Amino acid sequence: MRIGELSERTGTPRRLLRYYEEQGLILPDRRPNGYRAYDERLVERVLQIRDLLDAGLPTRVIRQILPCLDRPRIIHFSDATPEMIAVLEHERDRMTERIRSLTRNRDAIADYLDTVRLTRDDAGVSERN
DNA sequence: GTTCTTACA
DNA sequence: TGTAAGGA
Repeated sequence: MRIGELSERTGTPRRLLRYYEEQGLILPDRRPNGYRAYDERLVERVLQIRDLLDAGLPTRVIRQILPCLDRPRIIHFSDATPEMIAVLEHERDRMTERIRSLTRNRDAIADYLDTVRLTRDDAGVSERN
């Protein structure tokens, strides 16, 4: 598929897809006319890249660990250096902390919403905002 | 009409 | 990151 379709299917701006390529995160084929040709499987890969970026990982780290996250799982022994292990452990811990933080805030918001609803119902207010 | 590269605000 | 220029 061309960049437009991948963009729609992943909700990613074309600009960003080209940027990911520039950062070595994905490498599409080229058609005779110069257009990028994306493999079907890149849809999932792009979504995964976005999730990793959203989790706070810099592109240089993603480029490093992406091969390790392929499915089916292929163990790249050459990548399992002490440094790589350290990077992954660090990122894992950061994600765990992020989850804790998100959970706290989600619960706080949920509680607030519940309180607002109850208070409004008790008062008999039924305005729609 | 879609995509490409380069470049600037 | 968004957007524009100038081509293919």
